[in-house]
Amino acid sequence: MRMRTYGQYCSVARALDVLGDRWTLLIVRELLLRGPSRYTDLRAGLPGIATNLLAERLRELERAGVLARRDAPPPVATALFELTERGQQLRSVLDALGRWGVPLMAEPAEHLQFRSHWLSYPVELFLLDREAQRPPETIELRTGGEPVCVQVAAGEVRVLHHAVERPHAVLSGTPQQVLGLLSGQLELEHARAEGLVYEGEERLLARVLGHRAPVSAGPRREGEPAAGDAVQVQ
Amino acid sequence: MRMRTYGQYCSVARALDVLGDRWTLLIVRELLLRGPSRYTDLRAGLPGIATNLLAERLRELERAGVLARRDAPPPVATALFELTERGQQLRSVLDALGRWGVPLMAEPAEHLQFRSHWLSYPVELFLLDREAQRPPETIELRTGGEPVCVQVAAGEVRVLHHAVERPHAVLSGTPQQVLGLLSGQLELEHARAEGLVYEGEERLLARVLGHRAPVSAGPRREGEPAAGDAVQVQ
DNA sequence: CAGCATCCGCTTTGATACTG
DNA sequence: CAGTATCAAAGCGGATGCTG
Repeated sequence: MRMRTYGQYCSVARALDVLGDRWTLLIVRELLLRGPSRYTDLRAGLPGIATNLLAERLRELERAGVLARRDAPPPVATALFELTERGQQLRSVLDALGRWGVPLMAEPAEHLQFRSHWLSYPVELFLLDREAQRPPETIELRTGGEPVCVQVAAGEVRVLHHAVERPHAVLSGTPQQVLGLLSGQLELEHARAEGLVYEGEERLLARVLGHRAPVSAGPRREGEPAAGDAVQVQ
Repeated sequence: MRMRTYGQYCSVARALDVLGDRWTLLIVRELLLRGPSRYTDLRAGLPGIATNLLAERLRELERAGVLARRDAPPPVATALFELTERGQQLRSVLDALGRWGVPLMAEPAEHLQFRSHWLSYPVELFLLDREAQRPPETIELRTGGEPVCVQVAAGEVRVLHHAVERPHAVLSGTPQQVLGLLSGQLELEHARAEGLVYEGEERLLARVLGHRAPVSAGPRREGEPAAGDAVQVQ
């Protein structure tokens, strides 16, 4: 049970010594998106992982100070896994990876697993509230599994992992259609022709669809290419 | 030779399908730090990699559009590997990983390999030119292997992977001492007591040592802890 | 020498079955 | 629910050999 290391005195290599094993960063993704979670909920959000691997990774991440095991309050009394402060700081890593991966989402997705809470990534990265003075509004996203809800309020966009009473709009379609629309790669007219259904005021969609940042690039740096590059999908 | 995938329709998972194999992100690190490189130079910057793995990873990254193979101009006429635009966009991922890994650099480093060009990460992440109106100046860093040179000019800090004629100052010590000083975790007085040698005006050091950002955290986000947290080193 | 390919023993992963 | 245990298959690390 020795820990495998690259053996390099470099901060990237040291970070990968902790995070580079298979499944590890996806476990962090789950904890970032869902907050403190039970073992079984983690498994549900990580289709394909072997249970022994999940257990081992959780042990390693606990040892590394990335997450902590906590006993849930009395009524449930089951163990919860949650990120430590150090673990929360991995958000910037996951954000960067998630941005870089968006162009890959244009590939065919038929044989891929999907969980609707994964939509939090594109949504919170690409949507913004362009009319902060308006009252709060919500859009329900239906992509096949559990619905999630985009909450727009006071300049902030958040994703709730459950339905709300009376959403102001409902967006239904395949994950690819919903993601294409929300990331700005697909126009509403075009998406509708493909079968996506949007029920609600178009104004509300315009409120959040800011075309805030180019989909294919990370944070801007001098010397890097401008927006609008061809999206390469291998 | 099938490609292994997580099988998840999530942009983080898709990114890791391309980047998640062992050594892959370190190869990208080398290409980001050194620019177009020969196979042999990549090997030298990746101590510990098996040569067949390097060849295989290069092939995979080429297929994924992250890097390209190019023939060097006539005099040398050897193959060069260089990042594509898509590959350059991984800088934000590597930056985030490198920042997150900095606290891990406080661990004992005796048995770790070191290459001085790896210092580019901490240096370009943590130093800044606080006196942009002053003429350009250079600091040579000597950590045992090849020296590298910090160039401060017109508000920018760059690292050159070779010596320069007459540096304005020279900083010599173990990688840990030099990194500790430059990242703001170690004060000059204290570092000197440990054996670090700085020859040059202290003013020049103050020009770049901005304590620009807290070492242990990534880009600030609301709800995240403030600077100055205890640095946890497992 | 640069740039790989092949072979082999070991480790990690994946799938499934089982347990308190 | 929250994991262990078991075992086959794939991946990795190290050594060595081949080719222009």
